[in-house]
Amino acid sequence: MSFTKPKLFALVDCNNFYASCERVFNPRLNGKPIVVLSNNDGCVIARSNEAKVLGIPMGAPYFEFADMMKANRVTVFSSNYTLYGEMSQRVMRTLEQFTPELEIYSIDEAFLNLENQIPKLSDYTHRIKQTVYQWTGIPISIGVAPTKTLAKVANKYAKKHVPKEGYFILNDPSLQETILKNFSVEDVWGIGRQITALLYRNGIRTAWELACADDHWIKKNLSIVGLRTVWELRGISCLPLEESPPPKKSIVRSRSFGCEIFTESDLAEALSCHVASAAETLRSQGGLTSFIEVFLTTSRFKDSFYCNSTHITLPIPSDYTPDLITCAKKGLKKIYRNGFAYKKIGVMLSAISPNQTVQQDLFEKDKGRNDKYQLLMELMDKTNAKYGRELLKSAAQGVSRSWAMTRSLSTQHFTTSWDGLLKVKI
DNA sequence: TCTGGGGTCCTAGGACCC
DNA sequence: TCTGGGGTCCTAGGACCC
Repeated sequence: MSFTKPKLFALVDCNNFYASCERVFNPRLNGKPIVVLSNNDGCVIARSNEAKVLGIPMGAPYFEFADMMKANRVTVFSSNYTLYGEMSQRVMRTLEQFTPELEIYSIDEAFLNLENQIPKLSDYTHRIKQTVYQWTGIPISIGVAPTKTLAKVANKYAKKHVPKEGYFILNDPSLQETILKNFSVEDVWGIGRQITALLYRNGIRTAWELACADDHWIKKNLSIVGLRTVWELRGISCLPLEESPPPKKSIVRSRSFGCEIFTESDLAEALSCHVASAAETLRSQGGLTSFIEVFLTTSRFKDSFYCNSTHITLPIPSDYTPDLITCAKKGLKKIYRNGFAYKKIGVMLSAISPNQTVQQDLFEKDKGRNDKYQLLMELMDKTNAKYGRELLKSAAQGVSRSWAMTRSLSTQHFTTSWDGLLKVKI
């Protein structure tokens, strides 16, 4: 066993991220209740604090709460992921000014290594928060602790109990005990609904009781993952900072349709768009896929429910969109049944290998084929990156978009489109 | 009428091999 | 009457995260 410097992580979390993004470009909404909806304006996926106070739950179906929101003058937005993605990059770039040792954990969260900042820790943390707000307009909360799991606890504590400061440092063992004794076990990172129920049945209700649980019992019932959580609660770091994200092992694209879809040709168009998008991600990480899964489903909330999936194994791994589309459409043909009102289709690319190690096809007649196709994909990706998504695309992706999702309440692309630029009257 | 999307990791159990 | 056992690989499914 080696003795190393004590670790120290900060978890930076953007407050009500999507709602905050909308506010940056519409400051009149500060202090007012706002919500952001999922694709197709289905569910509530972000709420400002004022909307939370009104009792609008996370994941609430919009149609159930629409009247209530109207009565309470809640401003409602369709999701605008282009905007949120770009705002996220601004926040992350700001954080990188403080330390390059940073793990982007999700669109609105990052872990920072603060090992070298132990003197004047609270000044430093405060400065991070101030700078991010000043440079991006996004309010954040910061939790600091010797493990990632405790940093998550500290972050939640900051949001709930010291929102004005917006940060909390949980570095002292006796303070950790006090906080964990008052921290519900279901709020611990990695403890979901099922495990909470199991823990409750066994008399474990607080994070402190979980931290004190027997290792063998935890390992047996919660697997090695649960054991890591327990150790992390005790202050022993088991989850390292992952600065460069490992390449994805699977890439999924799926969307609910804006309306019900009946024909195979409409489904094929939507599927082709998903394949093209997934293939673009695949190429961006230098990967090739050899396993394509296609799945489709009707609405779970209706009678005559039908869902099915199938997969195709490619003899030679590929990242070439037209080939992948052809395969996926073959899959669709296998699972399509006439007479259903389809609500969603999706594709998953997996068995991903790096493109340097590609197995050549011994019997391929046109040896230059790969080079030509690679060049074509490069050109397409670069053009689309520069001039907008799907400027260049396969004919299979179609132009009707009868299946496209509805986003009736979306804001403009303030940060990524000239047409979206705010106009200021002086 | 209207109910999100994209990931990871782990385990159990079956198939197969020697 | 007595009919092995350990290892590996794969997959499906379940749990979690945001």
